[in-house]
Amino acid sequence: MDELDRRILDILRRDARTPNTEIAAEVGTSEGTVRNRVERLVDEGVIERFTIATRTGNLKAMIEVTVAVDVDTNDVSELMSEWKDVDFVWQVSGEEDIVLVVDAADTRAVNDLITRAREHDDVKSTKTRLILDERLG
Amino acid sequence: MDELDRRILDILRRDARTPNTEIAAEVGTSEGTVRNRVERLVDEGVIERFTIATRTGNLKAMIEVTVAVDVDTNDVSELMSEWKDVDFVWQVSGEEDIVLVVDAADTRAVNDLITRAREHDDVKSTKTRLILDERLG
DNA sequence: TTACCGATTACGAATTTCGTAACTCGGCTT
DNA sequence: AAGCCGAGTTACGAAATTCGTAATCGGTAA
Repeated sequence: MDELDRRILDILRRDARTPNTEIAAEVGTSEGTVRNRVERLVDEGVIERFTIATRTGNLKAMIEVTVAVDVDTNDVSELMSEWKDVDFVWQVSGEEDIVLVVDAADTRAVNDLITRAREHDDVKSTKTRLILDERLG
Repeated sequence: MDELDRRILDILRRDARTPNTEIAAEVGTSEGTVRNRVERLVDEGVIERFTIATRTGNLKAMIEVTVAVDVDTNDVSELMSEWKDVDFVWQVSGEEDIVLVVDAADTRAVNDLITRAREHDDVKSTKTRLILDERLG
């Protein structure tokens, strides 16, 4: 995992369809090298998979969740990641413990998720932020 | 957004490098049709981007940014989205105005980003949270 | 120096993507 | 009904990309 790997990953994260030839030109190496390295990164599991980010709903939001101190946040995260419309579940440092990133059809669907989180016994509080605009890096 | 679109999306979610020809064979249509539909889905914004899911020793973090009231957050977001290691820039409701989601090599790279944000004239304050664990929904 | 090994490069072949024109098939008009 | 339109689909040659593989390079140990 050197600087070249990181530059390749950076390009692929922005657009995973970028041809090896174009990546090679951008980072100053050959197509074969890019190909070898990407293959190695996949083998090593650094690249988990090539995928697409979709926006099927109209509304994205972050739901920040605080859980009781004696609770295993892994279990709660696991559970919440199964909920509909949930894109990511992050365990974070800071005031709150878990952040849900959700992509829902409307405010009602977001509210359902908040309600469901609040109804969970281990959840102490939630704080929701609507994502008003998203820009890709 | 019909059943064919959804099947194509499912395949791409699983492996975004699947050739159109292979998708076409799997869903029982032609390469051109898959190409047209994927292009349309991208245009419509249903497919936000082609990307990679990485499972690295990398450090992910949220950097929450508050900007001065008289500042156009669009401009600031635009600028920050160009910074290296920045995955998303969200304009959000709530106490802070902008959230950067970053995926950097180490704490130093994260710190560089925080520093850069704080050095920006329009930025009033920042609050950083490390993402300790990420789960896909 | 020499041998060796992994990484890189080079290059022709196979595959995929791309541009575009023809075709199909409802729905609509006359 | 006949004719027409338009979106979606299909067909196909050309361009671009990926792939397989062999040669080359660069560093290192003996």
